[in-house]
Amino acid sequence: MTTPHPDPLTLDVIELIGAVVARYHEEYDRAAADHALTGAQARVLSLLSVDPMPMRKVARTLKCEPSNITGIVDRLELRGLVERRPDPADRRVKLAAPTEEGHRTARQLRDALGFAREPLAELSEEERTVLRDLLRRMLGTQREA
Amino acid sequence: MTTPHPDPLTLDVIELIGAVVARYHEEYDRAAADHALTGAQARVLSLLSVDPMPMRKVARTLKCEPSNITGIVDRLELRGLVERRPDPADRRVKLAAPTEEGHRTARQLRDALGFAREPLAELSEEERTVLRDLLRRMLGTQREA
DNA sequence: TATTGTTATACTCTATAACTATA
DNA sequence: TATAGTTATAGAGTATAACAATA
Repeated sequence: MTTPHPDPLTLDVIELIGAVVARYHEEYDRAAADHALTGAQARVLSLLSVDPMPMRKVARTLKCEPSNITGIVDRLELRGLVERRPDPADRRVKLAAPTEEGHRTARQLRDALGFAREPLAELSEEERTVLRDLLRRMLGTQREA
Repeated sequence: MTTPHPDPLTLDVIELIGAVVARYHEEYDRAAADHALTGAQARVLSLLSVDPMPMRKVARTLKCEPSNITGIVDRLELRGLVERRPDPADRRVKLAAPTEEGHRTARQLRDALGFAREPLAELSEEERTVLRDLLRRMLGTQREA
């Protein structure tokens, strides 16, 4: 099912990816905390700032149970960062969308996410292109469509 | 403090890194769940399987409060995967170390972590070397020593 | 009947503060 | 007095199951 014994080079890369994941989270949580948001709240807000969507779809996108989203959006709504709008096409649906302040916060969050920006500044344009293409091919594996 | 307007190429890479982080977590949590462990429990167990250490050091390494580690190790100990040993040199210290079964579980966890192994199989050895070096340079930024 | 969002429940993770036993 | 680990507490995230409104 899986390759049982990766070579040392692959193990190195796996370890480096683990380090990237750890760094990414540190930076993301710090940026969220600067706005008194939890990581989960920041993730939902950022998602909605790209594209408002029904609660159900938020859960699907974040791969968690719909009941969780209720609470997270509750807290964002209490902070005035998100609002629930009716869906004219289906009265069961509630569309979660950032308020104007929510959009501002999401933008600041994105700008504050220094990760991969400062480190990437170390790389030349050509190197960043190579990195982009390698990551794309890695992620392209096991993808549908 | 930070570069305000990354170029499109950099934005692409940042987005890809976000996708890598998401995929990494999916796989990690799934592998942990297969052993009825939470992500946090699996992380602590994996850390200890590399190197048993005082509770305090676990917290420092995972960048969380020491009081959290008490509960996580409690649950791992209840499952028979980890044990607390006295430190002969300092009677305040408790060394957390995997049991034999804990080591087995940690090994299975590592083997089950398909991420970056299957995707990396798509890349040639030369490409993996390039990827490793680029990631190293990215992470090398902002590192002490 | 099926689906959307919610509520209720239980467990885990998390930080903070206070405690204990050592040093 | 300082440090290691723990406890107590409160808030947040998570999954499960049951529910009301709507389709």
